Amino acid sequence: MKPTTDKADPIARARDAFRARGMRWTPQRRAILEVLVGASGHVTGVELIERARLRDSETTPSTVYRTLDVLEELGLVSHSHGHDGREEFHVWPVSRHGHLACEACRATWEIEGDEALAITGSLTRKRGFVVNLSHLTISGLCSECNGRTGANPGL
Amino acid sequence: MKPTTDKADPIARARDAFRARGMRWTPQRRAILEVLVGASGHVTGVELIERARLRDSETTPSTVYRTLDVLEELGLVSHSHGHDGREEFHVWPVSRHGHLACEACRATWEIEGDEALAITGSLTRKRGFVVNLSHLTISGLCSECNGRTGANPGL
DNA sequence: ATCCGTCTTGAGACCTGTTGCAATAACGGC
DNA sequence: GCCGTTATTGCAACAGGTCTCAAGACGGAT
Ligand SMILES: [Mn+2]
Ligand SMILES: [Mn+2]
Ligand SMILES: [Zn+2]
Ligand SMILES: [Zn+2]
Repeated sequence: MKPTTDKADPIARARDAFRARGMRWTPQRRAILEVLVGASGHVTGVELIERARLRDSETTPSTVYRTLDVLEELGLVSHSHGHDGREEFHVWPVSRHGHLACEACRATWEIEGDEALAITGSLTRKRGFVVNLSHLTISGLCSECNGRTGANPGL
Repeated sequence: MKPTTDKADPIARARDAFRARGMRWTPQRRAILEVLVGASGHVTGVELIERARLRDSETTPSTVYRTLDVLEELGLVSHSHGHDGREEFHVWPVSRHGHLACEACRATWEIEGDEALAITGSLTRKRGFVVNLSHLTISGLCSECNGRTGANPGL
């Protein structure tokens, strides 16, 4: 029994992924990984910085954003953009979905399964374009807000 | 003959649209409108600021961005987001399309007509959600880059 | 245990917008 | 033409992120 090299430990697996690429395992990266393992749903960069500082009070923004970039390249997290353009992060591979966001009431929904396929499928078939579903945010007006707003010529 | 109230003049029509809403017609807004009338394709906010300053050297960023917001509400312009998240503006109603952007080679394509319908249609039918096509940017890998990259587990 | 090359960090400048607020100026009414 | 109301502007601070670069520290080799 070797608890410290437990293959199921996502932190240990991340550490190995870093090292296998010639990258280094630092306290800052460990803190961010710990935060991500304990996170769920959509989390903004600022929130991740705050939480990381609870583990390592020295953590700075540029380090967090850089680490998130690397983790995205490693396939461990993904990000999309909220209404104001702010980045929202997800931990892999919990859920792979797109986002639907109403510009009026600000409600959001997730796009998964068949619905996602309906959107990505035609692009893949006709253009060979592989959509990055996790990054996708489709904005517009939800059914409720659409009836409510007076004939919007745009959209 | 009244050239100054020519109904086909887009600047005059914009002025009337402002006034009809109780908004004011200012030199700054006029400068930005003139820039937009002379623009085509995708233009970033910074580019619009520079061009507006050629007409009215006093124009400041906040005024330009605020005017663009208003013009978007009036349905005269729309914006989407490039790779870095920067805003890119379009003049209405020249073209109403979505955007397809390859994350690897940075090439972009426009999504129009049937292709756009294939994407927006299912959301409208199943959810009553009206997609803001102009704001939509779908990212991923184009057919060329997809074959080239080594088995990316993400996306 | 120490060395060293190279990766990573932290600090601060920078970039694109956004926002609060006091000063300014459209514009409808007189 | 003046006035007063109120929309708009300009400024400066702010916010989320990115970038540069010198200083620091991983970690493989000895
Ligand atoms: Mn993004
Ligand atoms: Mn936007
Ligand atoms: Zn809504
Ligand atoms: Zn490409």
